[in-house]
Amino acid sequence: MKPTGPKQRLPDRKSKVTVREVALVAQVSESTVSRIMRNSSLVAEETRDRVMEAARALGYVPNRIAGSLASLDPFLVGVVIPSLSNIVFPEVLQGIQAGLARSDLQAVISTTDYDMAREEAAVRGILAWKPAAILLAGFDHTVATRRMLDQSGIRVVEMMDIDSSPIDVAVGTSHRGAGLMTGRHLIAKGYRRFGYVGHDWAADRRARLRYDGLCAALAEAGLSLCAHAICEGASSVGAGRALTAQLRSEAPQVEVAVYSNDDMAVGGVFHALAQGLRLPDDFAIFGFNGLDIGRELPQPLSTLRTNRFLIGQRAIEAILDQPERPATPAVIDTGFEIFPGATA
Amino acid sequence: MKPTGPKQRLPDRKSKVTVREVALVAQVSESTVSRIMRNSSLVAEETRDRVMEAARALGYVPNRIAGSLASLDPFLVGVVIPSLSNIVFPEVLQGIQAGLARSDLQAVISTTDYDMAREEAAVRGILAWKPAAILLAGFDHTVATRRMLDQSGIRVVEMMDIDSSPIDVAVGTSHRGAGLMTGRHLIAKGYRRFGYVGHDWAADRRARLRYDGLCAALAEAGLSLCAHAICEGASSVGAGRALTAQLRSEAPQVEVAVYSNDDMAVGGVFHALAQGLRLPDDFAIFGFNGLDIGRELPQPLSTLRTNRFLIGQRAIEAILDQPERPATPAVIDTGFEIFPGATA
DNA sequence: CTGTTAGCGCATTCAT
DNA sequence: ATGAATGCGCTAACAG
Repeated sequence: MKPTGPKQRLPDRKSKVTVREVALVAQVSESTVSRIMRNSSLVAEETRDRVMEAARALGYVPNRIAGSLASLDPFLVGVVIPSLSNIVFPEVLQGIQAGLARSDLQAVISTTDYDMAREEAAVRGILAWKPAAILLAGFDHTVATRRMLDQSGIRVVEMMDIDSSPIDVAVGTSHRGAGLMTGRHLIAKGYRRFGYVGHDWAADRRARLRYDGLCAALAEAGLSLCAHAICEGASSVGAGRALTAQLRSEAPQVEVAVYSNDDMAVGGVFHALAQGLRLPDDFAIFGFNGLDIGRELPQPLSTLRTNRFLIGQRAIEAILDQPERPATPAVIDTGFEIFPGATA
Repeated sequence: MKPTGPKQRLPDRKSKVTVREVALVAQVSESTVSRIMRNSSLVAEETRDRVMEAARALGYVPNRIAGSLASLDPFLVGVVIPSLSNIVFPEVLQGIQAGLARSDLQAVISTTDYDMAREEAAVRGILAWKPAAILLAGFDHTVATRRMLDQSGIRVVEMMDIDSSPIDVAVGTSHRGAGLMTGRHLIAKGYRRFGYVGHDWAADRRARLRYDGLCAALAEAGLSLCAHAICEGASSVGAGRALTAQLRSEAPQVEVAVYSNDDMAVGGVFHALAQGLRLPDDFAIFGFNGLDIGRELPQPLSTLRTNRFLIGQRAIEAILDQPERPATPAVIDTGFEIFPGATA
């Protein structure tokens, strides 16, 4: 096969139809076609019909790459997130999609696996498409990343938490505040002997912030954590279950365990169910995030709810409302709330 | 503010630095800069250093939009999926990201909310970026979508199931086969009185395929379903829990319920736990998908595992291995396997 | 190994 | 209301 003669330029990948072809068929100039395709300015009803007809007949699809080059209008927004396995990020993406629905921007998505070097590569790659904006998770970036972002002049949204000062705008909730609130809430409920079940802080700085907030709340009351169970890897139901078993055996006096998130906490509930523990009397469990699954447990999980969808949506709204980067950084707090549940 | 004189063209959004500036500083021609930025062909070590230095100093970021226009090389692959709330789609995306890691293509993602009209709009929008390929979920498309896809000449991957004939290539598993296997497995285990707990078929055609397969397996054994509990909306743990309660009260004789997926089945397990039912003796539960959560339940969920990550990864591999659309459609089966678990 | 010449497909002045 | 020119930033022949 491959019978193409030696002189052939392109393997005629597909007989491309451009404004040119449409213009020829419709007997108008290219600019007229361009105007019509973009419904800009005034065009005679009649010629419009003629052009649209020709376009349809030829199966014309405007080449937005060329369009974008010519007009210098961006058409992408870059989204760089650590992973897709943690359900919260797909939820943020949903909010982003929702926010984008009214614009004609498209989201390009890259994942980093919590690796700042990969984040840097992703950002570099995305900046080359001259996006309207770039959305990242958190504040931990390499200096090179930060410099690129800064110099690009485009809008930069750092999502999820608002516990550091943003490059441009941060959208999320205070994770330290969430930890603090969790601690105060549980203390108010009468708990005194606290345990902590968590996952890798190196990768998940926000979990660390919540932990710090929790400790601060305990300190306010003259208390401190009396046991920790922490694993190396990412959070998961399985890890939460195993660590709960470990915590229970190492520190049976613990009344309530605060978990790094709902995944871990659901694991704790499963352990309790399997052991026949009565929640919250024998052992109490408090999570973080307010995942759907927690609400459907035989006993709804006590947790602190955040709104990830809203984070994505607000992030997009922020950049749509104000396409130029403002002089001073801003913070958009999407809040959180205690969900009492029945496990603590 | 806004002191810009009336004659100023662009609000100097950012003093753009192009190949031109780099070339001037490095004392070479633009093409040399271009070659170096793309590490194409041979360049003298010395000039390369000079150019790289200039590029770095100026903070040059190649404009790939222009690059793509000039070279006619695509830089995007479009991904159109129904939603991000069903965990299986983020998993597919993970596979896509993994597959894409070695190429320099970027994924643009659109969601349709299971609406074929929105799918059509998404496809139209994405085709305008001249992507290398477009990845969709399933085979249900409007005729217009199908026509655009066809005419585009680019590679089209229909993901998730392989129960219909693809436009170009399908990657996934046979959902009818999965249903059939589920039925045979349970019959072999001795179950005779089957119930079905499911969600909206209008939106989820694959759930319907599994149902059909299940019915076929029952028919082989001279059996048929003796009860259904089906809800209107999307699948969820909550719906599964509620429908299980309904099924149990309406048809207490049912020995085993087959669920439309693991979300629903986990809801069933939660109902059973809350009611103190012994699984599988009092009531047996069988899911679909093999989600992580099912494995961590006090008793691991009996289910049928598919590999969503693999679907995304194979989809990308397929289009990377063979960038031109082949003459005849192909099917890539990613398979499935029974996970016995302890609930059926 | 490097510079020159032409576009890629479209949007945008500026005329008319 | 429409057409003719010019260029977005870069890559791709083709020389040399």
